[in-house]
Amino acid sequence: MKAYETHESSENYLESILMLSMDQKVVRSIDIANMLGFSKPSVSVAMKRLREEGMITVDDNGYITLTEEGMKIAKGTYEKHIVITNVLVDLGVSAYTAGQDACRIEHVLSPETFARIKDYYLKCHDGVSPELDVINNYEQNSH
Amino acid sequence: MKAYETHESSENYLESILMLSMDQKVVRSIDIANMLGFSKPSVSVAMKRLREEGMITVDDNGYITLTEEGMKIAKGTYEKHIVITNVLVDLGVSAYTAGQDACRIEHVLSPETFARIKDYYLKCHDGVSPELDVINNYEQNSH
DNA sequence: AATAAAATTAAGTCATGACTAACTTTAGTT
DNA sequence: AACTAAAGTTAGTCATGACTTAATTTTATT
Repeated sequence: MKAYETHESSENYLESILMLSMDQKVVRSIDIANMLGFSKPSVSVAMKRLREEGMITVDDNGYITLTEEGMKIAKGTYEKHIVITNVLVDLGVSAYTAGQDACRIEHVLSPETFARIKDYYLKCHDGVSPELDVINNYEQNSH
Repeated sequence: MKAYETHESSENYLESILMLSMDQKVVRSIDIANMLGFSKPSVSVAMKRLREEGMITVDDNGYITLTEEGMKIAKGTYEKHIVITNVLVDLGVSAYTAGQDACRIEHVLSPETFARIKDYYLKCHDGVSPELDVINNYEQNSH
């Protein structure tokens, strides 16, 4: 009964990097630490791992960029977050709780299950989702 | 972003005890070990903890009985399992995957979110669910 | 009494994932 | 050039959860 993907925290870090990069020109370790409320060393170590895994690149200024692979995971996680949150809100869950629960659920879903949940979500919204469009159309460095 | 309830494994053990007690006269540690594929010591230690937490009692024969509190949690977890599995199947997820995912999801839902999911499930089935009835009507020692 | 089955204890391993303390590096300021 | 502040890194620690093996003990069965 192991979680579907290992390193839940990596997904969260990547998701955070994506979110930050969507509303700032550059993303540094310290920004992530501030966002998540973690210490600098925690983030530093996490970034080192993500670098080694080829999920991000870090330039001489400490500016973090998602690689293609990292972006894929970040967008995937963020998409799950949005979809699950919205579905739960549609079911009558309060926005706050929906967001909290989505944070946990998003890491334990099989691709198949998420695909079906997404189908349901899109069906309920006539295939229209500005929120997902924002994610899908986003490209880094296009500020 | 901590899981909603600590000791996910405890919930699984309690759920297993309930399932076993529903189709056997008595439940022993070894039955649980066989069911879950864990070693005897793992189960032994887990049972010790559940005993200390007041979730189960163990008689001189090593027969395990859920306390009121333990039964509450076991039924709650099992109910979540059933509801989530069914909802996912309704969404088009294969039975196998639905069951697998339910195992993970059932441990991370807030009460509020589960309540809304259950509402949805019952609504979709006109309030009729033989599977939930079985759980709700079950009493230990009524074999 | 002998054997087999069940349970327990003790000790160890592993994975995740955070923390503090101390240090280095870099950049901006005076 | 020297200082300071901000950012990043290294190394070591801690906590939790949850499983394992090895060895022993207890219990049951014949």
